[in-house]
Amino acid sequence: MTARTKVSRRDWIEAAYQELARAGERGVGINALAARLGVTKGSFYWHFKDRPELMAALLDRWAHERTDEMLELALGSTGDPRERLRRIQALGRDVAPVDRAMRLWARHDAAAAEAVRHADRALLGHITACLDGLGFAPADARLRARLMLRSWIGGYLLADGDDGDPPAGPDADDRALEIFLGGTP
Amino acid sequence: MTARTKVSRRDWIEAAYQELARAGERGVGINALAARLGVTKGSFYWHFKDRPELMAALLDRWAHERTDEMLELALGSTGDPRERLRRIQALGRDVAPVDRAMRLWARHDAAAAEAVRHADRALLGHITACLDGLGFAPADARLRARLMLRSWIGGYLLADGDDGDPPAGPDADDRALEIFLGGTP
DNA sequence: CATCATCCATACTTGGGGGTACGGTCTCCG
DNA sequence: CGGAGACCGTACCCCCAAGTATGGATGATG
Repeated sequence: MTARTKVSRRDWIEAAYQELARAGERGVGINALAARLGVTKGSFYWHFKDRPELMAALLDRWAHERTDEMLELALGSTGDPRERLRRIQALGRDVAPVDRAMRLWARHDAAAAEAVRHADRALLGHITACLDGLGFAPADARLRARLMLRSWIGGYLLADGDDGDPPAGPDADDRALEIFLGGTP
Repeated sequence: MTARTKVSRRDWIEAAYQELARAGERGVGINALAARLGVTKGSFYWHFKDRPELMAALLDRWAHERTDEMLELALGSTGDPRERLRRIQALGRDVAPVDRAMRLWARHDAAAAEAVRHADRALLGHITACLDGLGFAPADARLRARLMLRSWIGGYLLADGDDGDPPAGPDADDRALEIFLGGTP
């Protein structure tokens, strides 16, 4: 199924990255990854000094992915703030698993915390810029941006499937966005 | 300092509860708790069959505490929806550590997940009722309530101390509440 | 006083995951 | 053909936390 030749360092990082997104930081185990890759620990300790080196590589990989996504956001074809916000929401849905894992990891790891802080600053900057473009006062825009991000992150820890209404609306995000923009859809 | 006589089952639960709030579910260790209580594991395995029994007791303790808080909210002296929402916010700040630990725990434990679901249903009901009282349409009230709760939970995983503005406002919660209520403070 | 139940200390075993030592097998290149 | 280095399997050690076995200390009770 996978590479027939050899297991590269990049393969290890990729597999670990998927496990990080699936089961969190503590879910990244050498033995488990080795079994998943069809090798043993001997392979791991050839490519890496120890587990911390792997985790550091995961941090790098995540930071780069985030940077790319940020650039994609910044260079987005549209200039309409509302549409940009919608794209940020959509992007957030895709990266939810890794993002959640990173934030949980950041709660007991200084390096991860710094990486998340850095990424959040950039993301908050993007959102705030969109709100500025929609005419909100700077302070108000910052607060609203923060609320939007928090609401989005809160979805990670809130079981979403047990309100009262069965539909739950596929366009609930759009309605939520309008609420944050001051409207009453 | 504490009880000089003997360490009761309730003492174990209380100490474990504090550790749960401080370091999460995996932070609840028998040895650590024993040292903290000034005894050894022999005491633990006298009061409890095994660790899962302790964790189940913690679930019960949390559920009861939540129920009490809910009742206090329901029987609150004021009938003003805005004030009630403010009290929910304030209460949330106090229980943040345990709440966060419970939600993280619920991500890999069915029983904890069920307990959190149950509590969230009740809390969402309270918030929705307040919004109903403020004149929001039922569907809108539910969505706003959910957004408020998510935003509140999101604070658990968002490092809050690195925006651009130094003040960060002590009354940021009030301003946030007004935003969720459709105003533009 | 003798006895029984309560409560806990001591010492042990067990399982899992990180880490290490070393030997083996490829492939490439001279 | 024959090393040399890349890559990995095997077996092992270490540490930690859960769990167990058993005996000692204490207090109430007849």
